[in-house]
Amino acid sequence: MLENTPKRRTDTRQRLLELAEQAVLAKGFSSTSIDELIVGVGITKSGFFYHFRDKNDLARALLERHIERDRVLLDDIFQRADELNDDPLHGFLVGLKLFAEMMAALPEAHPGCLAATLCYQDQLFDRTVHALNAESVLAWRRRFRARLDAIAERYPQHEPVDLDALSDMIATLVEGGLVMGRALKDPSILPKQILLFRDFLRLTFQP
Amino acid sequence: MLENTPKRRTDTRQRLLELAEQAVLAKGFSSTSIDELIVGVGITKSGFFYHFRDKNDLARALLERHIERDRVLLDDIFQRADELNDDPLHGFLVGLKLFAEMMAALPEAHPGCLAATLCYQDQLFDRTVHALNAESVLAWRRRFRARLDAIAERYPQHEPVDLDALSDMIATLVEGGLVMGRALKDPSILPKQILLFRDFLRLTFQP
DNA sequence: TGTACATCAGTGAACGCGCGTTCACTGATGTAC
DNA sequence: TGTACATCAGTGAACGCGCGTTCACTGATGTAC
Repeated sequence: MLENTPKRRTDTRQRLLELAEQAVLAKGFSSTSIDELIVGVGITKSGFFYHFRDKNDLARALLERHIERDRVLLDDIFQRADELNDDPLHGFLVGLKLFAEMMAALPEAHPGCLAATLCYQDQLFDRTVHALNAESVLAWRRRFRARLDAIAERYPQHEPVDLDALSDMIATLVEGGLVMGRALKDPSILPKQILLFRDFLRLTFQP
Repeated sequence: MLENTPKRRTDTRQRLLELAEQAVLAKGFSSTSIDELIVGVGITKSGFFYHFRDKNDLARALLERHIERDRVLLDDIFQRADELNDDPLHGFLVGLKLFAEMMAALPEAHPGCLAATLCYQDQLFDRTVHALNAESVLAWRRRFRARLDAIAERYPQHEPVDLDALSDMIATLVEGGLVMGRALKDPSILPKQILLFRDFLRLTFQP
């Protein structure tokens, strides 16, 4: 039995967050009203303010949840890839393949990146939200940079590459790919871009 | 003297669009109020509705202007690059370099892509806006695809590449790069990604 | 050149609805003794 | 086991402001004859 778990928890807060995420991805944060959320989960407006101090607090909670999910998901994928492979380059290539497959398998489930939406409405939020957003991008950079360092050690590249920029390319393609996929209503764009990045990596590090 | 130019045009409409674009990029469309726009240009609310039928009409006009500007800008850059070079690959590489330099030179002027913002609030707009958005992405794809075809004809690649996906990679990196640049408040990310794409292109087509 | 009319680029007042937020209160569940 | 109190997860009513939109009207400029 777990300790320090508060009692009498309902799942209302989680349902609010779930509904809010869908709405924010579809319409943006400011056109997502508290009213529609409470109707969706079946509580009153004051009930919402029991769970969140104000609307900015909802944004922060949404972003925290989003970041944590992303982290768990990426950890899982690349750890699985590592178990299949000893070599850092081959492990990363396998991981990217798994990543692309997962993106392709989620037809509607991952229609956008919450960080990007909030990013494009950043004047609405306070410092803590901006800081969270920046930190999450840096976490992606560190994650992939560590792998690229290990690869570069074993496979000296002929032409020197900016490894930070190369790390950022993954997040960049994901964010951009989601935008493109939305604009064209074609979810296959993002996985294709990931696989192109994979090709790029192979060309860069393999002789 | 031009014919068919309507008389007595003021620049009020243009100033509304300019102000609206800045506001939309900072806060999103729905938190950009008509009030703040009319205060900014110094007219009354009814004056706004003389220029635009409703708020959706403003979105459409914003997007049309944005797309046209992008088109002119890209035409200009890649035509200049072509004049300097006969070979399609070298011409494209030069164009990408110019493109990256231009992105780096605009420190604050190009803080985001309007298409991406609207994309992330798409439930607010009607069909015509969605169609415009999709068409603009396809225009980018066609533009670069034509160049890649010319390159592929002269430089047969060892491994076959999906040329549509490769064309889309530019728009993807631009959209993603703008998101990343915003999140980290670092405008150098986008030009670096463009230059990485340039390296990728060289590796792909040069033996 | 003068006059009648049309169009342009707005004004001013009013509309009703929805929004985020506050505040005093409540019934059910958990905890200490 | 019973009782007193605390906390949890909300309710219900009210608030005031800002929002997009409509409608009748207007003065300045352009055009036809």
